[in-house]
Amino acid sequence: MDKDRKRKTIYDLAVLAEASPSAVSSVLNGTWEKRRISKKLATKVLRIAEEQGYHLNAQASLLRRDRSNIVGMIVPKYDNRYFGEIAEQFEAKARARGMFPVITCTQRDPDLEFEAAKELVAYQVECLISTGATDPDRIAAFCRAAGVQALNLDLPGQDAPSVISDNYTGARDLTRLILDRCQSDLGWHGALRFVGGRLSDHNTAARLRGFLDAHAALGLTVPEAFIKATGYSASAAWSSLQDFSPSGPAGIFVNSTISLEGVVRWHSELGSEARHVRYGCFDWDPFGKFLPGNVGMVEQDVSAMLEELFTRIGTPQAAGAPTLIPCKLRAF
Amino acid sequence: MDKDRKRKTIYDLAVLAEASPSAVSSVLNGTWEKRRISKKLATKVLRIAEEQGYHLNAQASLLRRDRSNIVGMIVPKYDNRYFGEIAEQFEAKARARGMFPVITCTQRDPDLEFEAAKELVAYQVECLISTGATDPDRIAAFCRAAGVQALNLDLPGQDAPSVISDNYTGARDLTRLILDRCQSDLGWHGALRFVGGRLSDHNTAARLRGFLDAHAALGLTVPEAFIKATGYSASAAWSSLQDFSPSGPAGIFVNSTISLEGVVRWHSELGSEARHVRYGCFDWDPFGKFLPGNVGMVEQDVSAMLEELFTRIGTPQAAGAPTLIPCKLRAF
DNA sequence: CTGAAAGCGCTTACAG
DNA sequence: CTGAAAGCGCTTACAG
Repeated sequence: MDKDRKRKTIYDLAVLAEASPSAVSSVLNGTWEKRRISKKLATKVLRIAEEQGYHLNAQASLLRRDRSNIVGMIVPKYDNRYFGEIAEQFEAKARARGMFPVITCTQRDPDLEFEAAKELVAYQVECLISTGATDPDRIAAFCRAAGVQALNLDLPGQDAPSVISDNYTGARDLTRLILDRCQSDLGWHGALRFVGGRLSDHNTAARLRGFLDAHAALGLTVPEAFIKATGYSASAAWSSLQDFSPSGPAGIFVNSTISLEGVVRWHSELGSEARHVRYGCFDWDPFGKFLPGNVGMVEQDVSAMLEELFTRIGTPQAAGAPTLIPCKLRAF
Repeated sequence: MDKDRKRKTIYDLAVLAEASPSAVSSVLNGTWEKRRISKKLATKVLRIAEEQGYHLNAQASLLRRDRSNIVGMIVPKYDNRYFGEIAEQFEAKARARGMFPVITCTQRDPDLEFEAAKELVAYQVECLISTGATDPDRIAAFCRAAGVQALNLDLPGQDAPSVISDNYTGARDLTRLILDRCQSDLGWHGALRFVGGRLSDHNTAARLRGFLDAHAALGLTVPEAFIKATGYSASAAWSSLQDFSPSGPAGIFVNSTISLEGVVRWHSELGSEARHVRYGCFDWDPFGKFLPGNVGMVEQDVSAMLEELFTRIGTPQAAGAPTLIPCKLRAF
């Protein structure tokens, strides 16, 4: 059935409609009024196309047209609300602007990331957005050579304009919130632990600066051993706390909801000591509010980041300093 | 710069490499050994392609080839772990099989769903998978007319083969777990509330049957008013419980993690009565385990569902009865 | 070992 | 109001 039923083309429709392929094409792509084709013929062609199960061959159409209107995005994971929201809103905003969005998920794998970038460029994307890419500059260099616009979201690069959250301020405010709540809930004042992320990542580094500055502003010093940037895995976060059995009050700054899973597990295993622990998390999850001990979360402003990004699509610019978008602090 | 730097084609490379476009093409697409082109020429062409920032025009290539290798998937949302995992694993499994995955997210909007299906068919997908589509049969009919294979995931359709979770058994087992825990934790035995979903949805209907049968097996009858299938929104779930102030023990079956957000909010606002309430949720979220009162969740077996689905890609079959994949019950 | 040539299914300037 | 024709950038059977 797939075999004998060859796909219909405009030539097939032209024969059936007793018109030329040109006329059929222009009816189908909506330029028929401009070409002053009769309404009667247009209706007829549309009816026959429907009857025959005709559908455009986008490859042929795009090959002939000068613009593709395709915008590509590379995303590392769909395992948290942040990237899920980015993907959803990116698609919606692209469609609202008459563009065709294509998103691909690369599992934080640098090679897969680059392969995906090459594929998207082959599909003639007009712009390629790298979200949280491990090596945005490699992708940007490739895009430059291919004449495709490159943009970075969530992680800054040197070779393409970047839109990122204001990680420093968000982290500083969250740290202050946790410190305040340790004071008010526990009557305790002291340095927090920092759990999760990688110090080599720009975002983690910026958040750590905010974390340390918030402490410094209150005259607190954070011991080296309190910084546990053990990567992006729940079990690593959990493991990093195994040598920590708080005998008194304590507080934790959790970097990412992935790490939060590990911290919450650790917290749930503490027993009665758990009531002396407060924590907060950089990144948002709707269940976070109901986790015992969690005093607040930082929600990145996905909509604002994407709006900013879309203003740049189509208007090539130099890389420059990253554009910072403020985060929203959610206190519980 | 975008203007003067026209994209390189194989003709440009052929001139630079002093070879024919045919030779360049076959070097670039890896068939050069079969064509017994000299290694020397191959190396030269590859080097020049790299230097010139050449990249394939997938549109031209696909237009000429007989197969696209593209598999399309339509997904309603990325706002929970379930669809996020489906998207991630679908991409990974497709790549592992040498296919090119394209996923698009349609916000549970029937029109957007259909538009997206048409776009994917225009892009020459060889197979289109509808995940949790509101109207899978409309999409399947369109695909049939266009000669494209259609498959349904997560929601069954009449017009295309379907792979879905065994919602009935999963719900029955979860109901039994909640009833057991009400007995053991609260010393109480009675009918549970059912919150979330829509009775017109196949999945909700199947889950409700499992829910009712688990009650019946224990000689319990569920009052009509206990069934609150108020849709897929946290606030609707929350609202539906506003007339419910448990003065004694109570239990709730929560249908979907979206509804869980509303139930947990209601639960957190109960005050001391909350300790008399137990609930469980159909669908998995890693934070679920740490929510007070939550006794267990049902995790759908995404990997098994997709493996089953991939066995069907490329081998057209009649619709038939849906294939049921067992769920995993996670007791806390 | 390699090239000339046809053709995939469209779009659009051009010529009536 | 409409059609003939060129061409988008590839791939591949065919012919050396």
